[in-house]
Amino acid sequence: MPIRILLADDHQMVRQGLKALLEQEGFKVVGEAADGHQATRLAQELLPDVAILDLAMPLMNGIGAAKAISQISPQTKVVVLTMHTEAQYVLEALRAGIRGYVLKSRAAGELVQAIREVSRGSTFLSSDISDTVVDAYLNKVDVPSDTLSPRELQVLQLVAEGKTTKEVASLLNISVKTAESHRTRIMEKLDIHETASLVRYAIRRGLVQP
Amino acid sequence: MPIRILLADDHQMVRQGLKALLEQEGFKVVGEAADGHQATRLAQELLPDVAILDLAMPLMNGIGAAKAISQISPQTKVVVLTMHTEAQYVLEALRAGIRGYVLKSRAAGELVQAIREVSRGSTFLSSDISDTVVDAYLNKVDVPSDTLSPRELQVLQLVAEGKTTKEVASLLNISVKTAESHRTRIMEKLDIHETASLVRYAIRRGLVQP
DNA sequence: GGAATTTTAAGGGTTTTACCGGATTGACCC
DNA sequence: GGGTCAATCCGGTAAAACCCTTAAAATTCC
Repeated sequence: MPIRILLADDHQMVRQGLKALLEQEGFKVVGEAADGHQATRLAQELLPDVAILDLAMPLMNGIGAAKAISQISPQTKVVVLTMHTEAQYVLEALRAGIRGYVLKSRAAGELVQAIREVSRGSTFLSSDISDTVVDAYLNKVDVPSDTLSPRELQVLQLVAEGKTTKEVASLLNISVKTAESHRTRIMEKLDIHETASLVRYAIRRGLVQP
Repeated sequence: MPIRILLADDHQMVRQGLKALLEQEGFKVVGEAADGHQATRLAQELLPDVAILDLAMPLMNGIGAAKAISQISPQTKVVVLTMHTEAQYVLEALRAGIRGYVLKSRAAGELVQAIREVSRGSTFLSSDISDTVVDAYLNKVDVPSDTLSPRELQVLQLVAEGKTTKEVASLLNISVKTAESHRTRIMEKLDIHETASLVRYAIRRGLVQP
């Protein structure tokens, strides 16, 4: 029985390409998602063996999706697929329970290898990445752990993407006032007082792309 | 004889995926490049029928590469493949002599269609993109990448730093209404409609640090 | 089981943005 | 000397952002 895969990346064309490559290798891509929400929903529905998540996705990023998926489908192993090599991203991803971290700049073979490793219970990190992790561990690089709650991170991402409070509310199925509350608390916690600074913060945290 | 293609994208994995898709369609990918320089060199050497260029590449971006390739291999038709829908990218690309503009967020079929169109001398733009172009043409918004005036750049920077319009006005010794006018004009030129996107743009342009 | 935190929600207020107009001045170009 | 454009200024309106306070569920934590 082939390994069943959920593929999430916000660019359909990239997804199609990866799908073609993975199916050549005998994997079965059972679902595709363009954002973190969709990925989470599909993971719940399909219970795939492996979920491949891009980090930079709209609505909910890969980290958020990884956390959600680990909750609702614990048997699904998550592999992050990204362009980012920075320690901050890697460590955050590891804390979110991912089992593999693969760079888009590498050959597709690395992704294939990662899928095989994680689906038999092991882990896989692109080589530069393992260095980063060891380094961070040795130097006890304490990643600025976000005092922001998951929900707050979610709201922050949407705000930084340029969504209005009203849009945030409807995307998260909460009232406008609640969305406002989150926004207010975020600003309070971060001691930030304008959208612009909020956006820059979100970019530094890797929640959105510049 | 199959259409000969040069494929440039800084992520090897994405290239491999696209290559697989294109070869399924009967195209021949004769070369791959990870940056604009390499793409230019390979275009000179291989004289491909079509060059597919990502916009965001290190060393030399897609626009630079498109210009260079048009010079050294005029018979090569250039197709830009990117995630950016903003008017300024599109118009800059068109001025650089590209024949196709395809969004990564679309189905691979659009790329295939684009390749077919440009290689028989026509052009291809993803549908949203054609709207942008028509719009720009109708409004004579002749927007080169940096058509922001010095003053506008100044205002943009301050806004991206988190200054309110009132603060911008007092810092520049102009009236609030004037500062507002500048802001409005900037958004118009860039086809941007929220502060958040403005901030991200300013960061991409290097006007402010994240 | 109780405390703490998170998430949800609301009322009522001020300030700022976004978008719609229009108008004047000066510089530069052909 | 007329055209174009940058920079300045102004008025109005509707929407959104921002600020403060309060508070009930739901959670997670100890």
